[in-house]
Amino acid sequence: MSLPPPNKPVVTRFAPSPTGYLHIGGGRTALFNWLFARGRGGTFLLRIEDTDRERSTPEATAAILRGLTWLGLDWDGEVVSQFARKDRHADVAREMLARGAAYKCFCTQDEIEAFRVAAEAEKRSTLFISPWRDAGPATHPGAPYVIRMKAPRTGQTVITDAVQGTVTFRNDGLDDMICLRSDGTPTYMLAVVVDDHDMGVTHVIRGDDHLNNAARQTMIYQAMGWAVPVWAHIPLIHGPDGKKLSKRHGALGVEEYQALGYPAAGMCNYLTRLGWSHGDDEFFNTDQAKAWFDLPAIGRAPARLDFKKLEHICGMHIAAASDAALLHELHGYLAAAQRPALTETQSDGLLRAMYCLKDRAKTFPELIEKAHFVLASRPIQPDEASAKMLDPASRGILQELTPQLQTALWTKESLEAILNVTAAAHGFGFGKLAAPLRAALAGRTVTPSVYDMMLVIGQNETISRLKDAAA
RNA sequence: GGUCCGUUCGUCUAUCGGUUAGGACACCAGGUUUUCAACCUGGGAAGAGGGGUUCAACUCCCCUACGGACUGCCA
Repeated sequence: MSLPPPNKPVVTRFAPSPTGYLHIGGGRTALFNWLFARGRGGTFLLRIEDTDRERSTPEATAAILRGLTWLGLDWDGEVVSQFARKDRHADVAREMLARGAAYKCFCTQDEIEAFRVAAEAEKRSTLFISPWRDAGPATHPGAPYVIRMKAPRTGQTVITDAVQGTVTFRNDGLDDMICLRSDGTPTYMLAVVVDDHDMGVTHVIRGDDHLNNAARQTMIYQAMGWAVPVWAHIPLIHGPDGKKLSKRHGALGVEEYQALGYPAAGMCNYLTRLGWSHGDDEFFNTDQAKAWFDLPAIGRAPARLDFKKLEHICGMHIAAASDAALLHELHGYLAAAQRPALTETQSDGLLRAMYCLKDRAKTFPELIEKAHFVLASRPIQPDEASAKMLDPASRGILQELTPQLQTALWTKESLEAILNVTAAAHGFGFGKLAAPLRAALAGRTVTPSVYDMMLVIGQNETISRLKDAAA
């Protein structure tokens, strides 16, 4: 059922409303749509649902685009503005009127509200049935009206969902939804259907908060004689406590995750695997995800965000990425986190050190912390913990080491030999020697191995730093 | 209230009637070690509850409990 008809290419879309940042759940929805389309040589479209003029802002649209771009989700063609298509929506509403599939309702919002309050007080169904449903045109007053769908009152509407299976709704539980507001603008319910149809969308993959809407939207498709797309309602993401994701859970916007220093590939991997599975595969790249992704393998229960696992996956992606790609993404992270940009010298150093940095960091802040030895310049300012390693005795040893290093062959083997001999000469293990060395070289206690640091910064710089620390 | 959806280790999940219910993250213990990370070995840890159907149920059906969504001239 998730398979499109033969010869019909897949068309998916992501249709956020521009009222804020790109929510992490929205990012995942976009990712699923993108994966499904891209994995099948299909088309992935982007539509901004900006019909709510009060809440829609261009800033929000820009933020959504940035979030998608960061995740690497590229869309085909121009971004569609739903608002710009309002005339088309109104045309369809009138077409429904002409077909007898809709009717004009002259009830005011106050009247409807009064009905609802009364119904609730009497514990009756709050389902509003307009008295204008079967009224003839002759009785119509010259007053503002909305156009309501004339939904079937009997029988049932069945939707076939690629994730949820077959879901049946009794028609008498569905009201006559408003399609066109009294000001002539379309409601969401009408606009999505018209746009999805006009854009040729074959698969609607969206949050399962829309599952109920699918039934009513199906009615519009049927009223217009249009082919109903394949539905795929995916469960929403929850916070670690199982509750709906909200501010108190921390980062909500996709861009916040970038600012936190998670690599995009790791983010995509984690988000894809959250609520979807392909056997025991946990770690995969985008190409694999595109090849493997399919609708039936999406879980039906909401999944909780697990930052520990996100970090683990991200660590593996950092380790697997190329040095150049990592440096490039690091620049993006620094900008997103509003941290100072790297100088050219720092970038060069980082690139040379990347080999010993990338397999020991799970996030970019962590990587930068460990890269301090190559980012900082002399004199190295030791932090509190590493300053403790530079007691007088240790400084003496560093001093004694300097002449040996001056004549040393600058390879790991040779350095290893020198340091081991020195440590042994003082009657202690290499670890005892590494601590002050690390402090002198990096001014930090968390760094790559001392050999890697010496190799990366070179002989002259190493000796200078040791002298600085010994002084 | 009504309609609809969901429920396997702490978490993400595998299983699609027959398995000692598997993997990953996390956790615990041990090992390795030059800090952090990584790595190696081992360990504890699950089918919400109750009824059916069946030779056999985590898997199919029903009920209950719990969680969630929707119930706007928001999207």
